[in-house]
Amino acid sequence: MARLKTHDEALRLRLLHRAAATVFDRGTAALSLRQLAADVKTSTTAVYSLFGNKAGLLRSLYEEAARLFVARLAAIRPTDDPAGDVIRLGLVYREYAIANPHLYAILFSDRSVQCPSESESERPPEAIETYRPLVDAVRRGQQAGQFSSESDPEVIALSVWGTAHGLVSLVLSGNEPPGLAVADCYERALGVLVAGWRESKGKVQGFADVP
Amino acid sequence: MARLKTHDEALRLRLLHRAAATVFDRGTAALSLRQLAADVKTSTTAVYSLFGNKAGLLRSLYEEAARLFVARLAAIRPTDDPAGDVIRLGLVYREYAIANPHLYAILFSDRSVQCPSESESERPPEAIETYRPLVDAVRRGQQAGQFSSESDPEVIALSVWGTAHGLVSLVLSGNEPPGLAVADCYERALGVLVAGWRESKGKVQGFADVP
DNA sequence: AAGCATTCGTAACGGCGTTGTAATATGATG
DNA sequence: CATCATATTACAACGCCGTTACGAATGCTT
Repeated sequence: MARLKTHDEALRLRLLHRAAATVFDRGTAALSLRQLAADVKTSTTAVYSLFGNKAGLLRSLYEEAARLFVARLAAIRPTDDPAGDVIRLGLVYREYAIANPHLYAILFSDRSVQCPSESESERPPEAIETYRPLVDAVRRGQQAGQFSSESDPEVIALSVWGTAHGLVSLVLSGNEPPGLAVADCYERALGVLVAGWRESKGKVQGFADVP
Repeated sequence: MARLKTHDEALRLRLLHRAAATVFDRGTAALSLRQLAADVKTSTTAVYSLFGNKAGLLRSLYEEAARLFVARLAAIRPTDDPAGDVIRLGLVYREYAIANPHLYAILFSDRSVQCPSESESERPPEAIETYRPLVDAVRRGQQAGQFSSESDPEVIALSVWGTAHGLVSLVLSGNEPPGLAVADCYERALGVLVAGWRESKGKVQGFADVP
């Protein structure tokens, strides 16, 4: 009927692998479809038949990055000390992000910045999966009496995720205060949060009147 | 000596104002030097004689964004309740960031992503100034006995900054967990942190053996 | 008035993502 | 086996982009 396909799954994987190598190593700005096609010794058409466009390729890279990150966190097996698990998850979270800054960037940078054409009605973000293990640990911690059971476990986990993501992002964006041991601060901040969520914490009162 | 200059300070301000309008409104990806020059009815040469290149223009926009953000935080006058000041700073921080997402993005997104040519040996980041008021409030809080004096005030402030920046960034990047009141979580996380730093918090022990 | 140093606008360069199109390679058909 | 039909690919062109080379415009000096 027609010529045999060379734009097949194998080529898709080769393109994806090569693109991941450059993006995870040098960032999305260093990725060019023409260069990528040349590297894999095919034409730019391949990218369009296999990924739609550059946004589609980046979306696949995003999914790959999410897979890797989630897998790394899933390697932290739950223990009988859930509060400790939360801290350990945070430390590994930071360690992996710092070790793979561009992988972390494609997961958490504003995607409208990376690729303006990408609409907001895209498939839901998978980076949020990196926060599921935290929720599980907090939930187990509540059952073990290590966290207040009056607070939504997702709220507790989100506060930890926010702190982790924030301190990691500040370092990665070059905004860490000079002369400060951010790693220590990171661990202590997590410790304060985990300890603070032991007792029930209602909504803080008296700060409604913001000037 | 030569023809009179039209690439003067006035034109510089007009370019800067116009560029700020588009970038703060639609992001750096929406900024084109050619379009910008056309809008201000000059040539692209003007940008190069006044800002060097696009990175220089973005650098000036960065400084402008930092100025605006710092000014907004400086409007929070210290009270005799420094711990409350910390919370208030955090709330205004979030409010302003959410209201001006692209302004916040140019301040805190990885600048090597925004403009690859920009070397890392550029002028030091000014976004860190947004964290100075926090340090001051914490320092006053320590003198008032609201925070442990055994911890570096910069460490306490950084933990708060990290939490604020992290939760704000998660929302701006579209990674907020669905069905969760992130604003409440934000306020409660800050409350837990501020309360947690009351007592001296040493380095958390026993988590060194990360699997 | 002529010369000249300086400044600016235009056009060109290389590269990008994307798309239209023509060549190609195959299975089906006679 | 030769031809056709068609799915599939490679290539070139389009319209952008940031950047730069260069000639034109300008006003002071002689």
